[in-house]
Amino acid sequence: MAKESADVTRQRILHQCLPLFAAAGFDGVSMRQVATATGLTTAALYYHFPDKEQLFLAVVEDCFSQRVTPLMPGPKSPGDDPWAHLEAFVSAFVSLLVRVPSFQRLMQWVALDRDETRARQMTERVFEPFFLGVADLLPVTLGEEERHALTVSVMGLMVFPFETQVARQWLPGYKPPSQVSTQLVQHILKLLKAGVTG
Amino acid sequence: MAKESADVTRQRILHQCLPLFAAAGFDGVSMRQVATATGLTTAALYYHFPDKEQLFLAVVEDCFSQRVTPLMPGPKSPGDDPWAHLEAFVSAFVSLLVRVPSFQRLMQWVALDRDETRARQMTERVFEPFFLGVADLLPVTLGEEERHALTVSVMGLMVFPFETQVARQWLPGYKPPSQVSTQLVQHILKLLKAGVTG
DNA sequence: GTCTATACGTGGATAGAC
DNA sequence: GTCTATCCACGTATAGAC
Repeated sequence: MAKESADVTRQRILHQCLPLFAAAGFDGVSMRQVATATGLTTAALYYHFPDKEQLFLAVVEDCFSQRVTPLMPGPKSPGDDPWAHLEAFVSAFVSLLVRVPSFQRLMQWVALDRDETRARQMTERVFEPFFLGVADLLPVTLGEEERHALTVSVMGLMVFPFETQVARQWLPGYKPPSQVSTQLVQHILKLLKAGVTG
Repeated sequence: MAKESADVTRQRILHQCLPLFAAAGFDGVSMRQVATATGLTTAALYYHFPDKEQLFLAVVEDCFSQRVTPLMPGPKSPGDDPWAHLEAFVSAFVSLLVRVPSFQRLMQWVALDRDETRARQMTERVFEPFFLGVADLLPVTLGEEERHALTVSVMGLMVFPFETQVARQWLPGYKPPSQVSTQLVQHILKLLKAGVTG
């Protein structure tokens, strides 16, 4: 491996160890595994990142900002169909969860992290803009707490089917979300528009 | 510590290390920590459980079966309000998530486990009866796949607000689920009955 | 049943050569 | 920038006494 610029190597490390952390989480991946996956030694890794935690945070932040930011919809215009923006976003986000399983798994790991500092950092840099973007897609008439609750519900309806794939695979009526993503989007929108009874 | 029967000690271990595994997951807890928490030595732990994995599985299974089984509602009668059973169950389950945070966190950790054997075991012994019980609460007219999708949605609406507590705590409109559990239940039921526009 | 003592691997991290 | 070599703490797990 010829020497390459620090920036390039750093980015390469980030991309190549993403699947590892997505699969096994922070505690489940060793620096030696990361080294093997990137074709470097642990010593070289420590040249690019001060410690394992900073490496992990960099991986998460890189993945989130690259994937989520481009998804956020533009501002609403007054004349628009109030549902059109929401449907477009739900569709795009579900599509992301299907296309990039590592992203979805990483979200799950991050949600379990109870460290105050890391949680705050993650919220500010990636979760907050995402959350507020979704909240903006909802009807303007909602109060603050109602809007918050509904935002959580919309996110849960999109994410939870992916989080529970492994556990559901032997249950009646199961199809992998990747194979029924269109139906999933329609299911969510029907529920939001009119509830169970349609 | 006087000697006690193996059964009693075993049960005590299960209860005392539940909060540890709930907080940090399988990889985040060492046998030495479990030993400290239970007032035993690691050697004594290995007298009661063959290895760490079996200990963890026993903790999960004990917690789930103790908490979830008593929650499952009885069979529906023809004359009942179709929503009453569902509301009672949602209310009881949300109440469980509030009362026993360890249970909720353990669910999250288990959902991330990708080991086929463990996943299959967990599904058969605890998740399947739960899932089918929720599915039974839904309208009889639904097709199999539609029923499955809706079951996932109902579970997601209940669980996701708890899973995302840490990340949401600084966002506008946030109140801890434990302080707004009644509103959460009403929010979920309103959504299921009639969608966003109520 | 529980202890003390310990084997032995693997973890994160660093020093210093090139 | 990347390597080889290494330190040392901590992980799981066991042997054998009581």
